[in-house]
Amino acid sequence: MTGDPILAAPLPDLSAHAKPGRLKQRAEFLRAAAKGRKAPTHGVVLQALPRGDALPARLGFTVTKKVGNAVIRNRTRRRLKEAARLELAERPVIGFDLVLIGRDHTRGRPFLILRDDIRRALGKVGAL
RNA sequence: CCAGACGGCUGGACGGCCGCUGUCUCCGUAAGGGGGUAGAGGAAAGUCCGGGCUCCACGGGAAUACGGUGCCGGCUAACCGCCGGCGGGGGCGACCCUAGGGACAGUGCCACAGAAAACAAACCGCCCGCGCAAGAGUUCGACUCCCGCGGGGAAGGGCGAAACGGUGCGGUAAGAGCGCACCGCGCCCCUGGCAACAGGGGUGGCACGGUAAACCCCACCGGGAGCAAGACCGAAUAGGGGCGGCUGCCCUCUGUCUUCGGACAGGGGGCGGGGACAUUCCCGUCCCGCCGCCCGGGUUGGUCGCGAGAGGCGUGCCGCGAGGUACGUCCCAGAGGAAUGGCCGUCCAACGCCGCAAGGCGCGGACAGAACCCGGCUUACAGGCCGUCUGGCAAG
Repeated sequence: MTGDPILAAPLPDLSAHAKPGRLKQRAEFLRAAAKGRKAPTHGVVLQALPRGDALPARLGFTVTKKVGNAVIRNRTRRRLKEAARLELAERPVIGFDLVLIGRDHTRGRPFLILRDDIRRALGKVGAL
């Protein structure tokens, strides 16, 4: 990751093809947890930090060891990734850092309902 | 067919849609897009051993300390691993278990119980001698019992995880390896075996308790830290400090001297000079006293390390086996808040319920996710399959 995305792409692409980026550094996760808005649902907890720019949202995923062993955490995170990917492809979010936190129920939640959880959480924090 | 022992394999299948990471390729000036291909395990786990690799340390040898290993032989790069034997224990058997060197080098410990726990000793009991007031028996005898004293002895009882060999016969007052036979033990010899050890013979006379996952002794082995190892790039000709050397020409200012031409010292500017903008040349822009050597400090990011290997598969040969070897063939995950997936459908098994059954309904895949790489060990694991062998039952 070289340079700030704000400087790298001065003209924001507002089309629906813009893919969400990823959060990769620990500091970014901590900032979202400390300053972002929180929206818990049954299947997922969302932390959203407005960046104040017009770039596609950046996504991060957190599943703690409390949820289970490595296999269970992997499956939980992958379902969240896929649900968020499909959801944001239909309704792109602009100018937010989003952290999705997996819970015990994430794994057994019916997929369409999990997507609905994410949509409602995005609505709660005003990202839609 | 039933019960069991051992070894090995497997541990969902197929299809559709949408994605992810690596790589190859095509289109495109580029941004980007299309297509192909590969993509978790037997334990990837625990991080318990052994190595490769990397950095650090290091003249050679010996001794000591510390840590590890511990029947014998072999395999291996190596091992606390594996294979084949041996001894001991268990099982009718197939087979299983076993840290299994040394207790005449020394020290320590052996709880409770018990008289006594290691060098001898004696609680009850046994035997002999002497005494015998009282008591009992009496064949009226200091005859016996009881009791007291002295002695013999270690067979019996009792304690214990363990008591100075075991069983039997002889022997004796009672006894004792006191004598004998067998067993056990020690020593010597012979035979077989590379060896651990086994078998046999002789001999000694019971002397040698146990404990070394107690200290210890003996033999052998062992530098330290780890991929967050380590290397490079970049920010960075920036910025801080030290040492040494060089500083040409022109203009100008100040000071001193002056033979009035100027000279010397210090400061400023310009040119020359050096450098950055990928590279060479030209132009342009920008930066800077110059050059060389040296010292100290920090964070984040990127690239490498990073997968052709003690490699997989097949066949032949050698070996009882672990394994070795030759030939052929294949290229087989490389992430980095971390890809290897998400959803749907059909099916095959399990599990639960209903049913005599055929079947129906529900639930829905065991343990578990690579992080530098190998060889092991240990632990977890629904179920399924294959092979060899043992003991029964039945039939032939």
